[in-house]
Amino acid sequence: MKIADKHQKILQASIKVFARNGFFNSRISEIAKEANVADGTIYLYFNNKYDILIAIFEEEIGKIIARIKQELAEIKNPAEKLERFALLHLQLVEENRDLAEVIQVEIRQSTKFMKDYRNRKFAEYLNIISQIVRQGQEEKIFRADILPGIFKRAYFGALDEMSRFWVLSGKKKYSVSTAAKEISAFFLQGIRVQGPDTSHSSMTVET
Amino acid sequence: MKIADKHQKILQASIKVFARNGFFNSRISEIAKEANVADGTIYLYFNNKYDILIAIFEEEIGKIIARIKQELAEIKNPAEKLERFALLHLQLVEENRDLAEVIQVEIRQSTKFMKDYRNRKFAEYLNIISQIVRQGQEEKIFRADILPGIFKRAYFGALDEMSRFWVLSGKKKYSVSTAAKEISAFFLQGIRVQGPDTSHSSMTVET
DNA sequence: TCTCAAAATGAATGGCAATTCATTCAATGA
DNA sequence: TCATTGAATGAATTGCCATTCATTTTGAGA
Repeated sequence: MKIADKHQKILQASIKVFARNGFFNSRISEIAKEANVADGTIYLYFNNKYDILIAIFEEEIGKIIARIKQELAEIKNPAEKLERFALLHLQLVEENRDLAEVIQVEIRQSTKFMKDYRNRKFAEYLNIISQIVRQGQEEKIFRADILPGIFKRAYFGALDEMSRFWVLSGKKKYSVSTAAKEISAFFLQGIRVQGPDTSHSSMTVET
Repeated sequence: MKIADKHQKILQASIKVFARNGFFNSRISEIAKEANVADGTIYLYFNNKYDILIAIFEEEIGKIIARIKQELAEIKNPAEKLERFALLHLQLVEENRDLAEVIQVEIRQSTKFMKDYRNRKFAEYLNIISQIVRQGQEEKIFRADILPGIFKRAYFGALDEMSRFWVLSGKKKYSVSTAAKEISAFFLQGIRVQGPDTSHSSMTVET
């Protein structure tokens, strides 16, 4: 087995164990067992327990950002982009439950310790959203008075809370695509009666 | 000093210390010091460290729910209610930074352990939102196809993420009321151009 | 002032688990 | 087959800290 493989094996085992017990309640010995490796071996690949947590974040989030950016590049319309972002975010959570749980719960826990580092990666993720908003504003599709800095957090927060519920409760009342469509619609159209899509309905006389 | 006072004193000290270090990195001895009390005294008022965390949640969230419900009772219009909810939520976070941090980060951390209990209190909080939505739907102010179960999470999530940013970064680029108005507007009106309040604009021919 | 029960104290205990490191294993090539 | 070296092992070490409890302090009533 190559070195990279063992590194990966320990990382995957850690994601599983951290998701199961939480970081502080996880034992190195349990990770070792899960990875079929001796306790000491872990220290050949990572400096300490905390280092594993950082590695999870660093290595896994990078992949996700890359994938989302790539998929969004194929779409032109900003409204569509936002909807697709929601779908991708929720799909990725569903496909990687354990990772999602670690990122949501554990990394958040230690945010204050890894502030600098974490912020950079996380900010990059959030900025995908604000970039879309700005593009929409330039194209006059989104209102000019929207503050992208608030929007990105609100949008991310809405998706994040939805997926947190799934991750923690283990059950989904609504499908991923239903939730994604619904949430993006809240933001795009609002929830008030009568105003769903005026860019088209404005062509219709409603007297 | 009355017994209730000391209980309270220890609780307040714990909120401070947990917010500062995180639950797992907080020492009973540090809480004791912060509360001007001996280590052992804490065990006269709480069964163990974890018990303190639960008490914080139980006792403090109850107050908050009561206060919000009371303030909302004075408002009739559902749209206004939603906006006020956002403002209250963010104000409460601002007024109780340490508590907010503990609830956001630490309690979330241990959600899986206190699932049953926590869910009941937390669900009650979320349901304030879905109740408003249902009221709005009955009054034909909100679209009938909105799913309140998704909306409540999305709305809460948006506010929560905004306040998490404040709590962790320690600085606010936008004022509380700006953020509250902006976020409630996203959900009420959407972000698209032309559709802010079509209940009026639909009377206008825009061809 | 004295008594006594309740409250408070904080040093000592005990258990736990991250990390270390002396030892063993495995693979390579001579 | 043997020697060498890097990888892997897991038992032992070490330090930490929640919790306990024997002792002291406090304060209310007599």
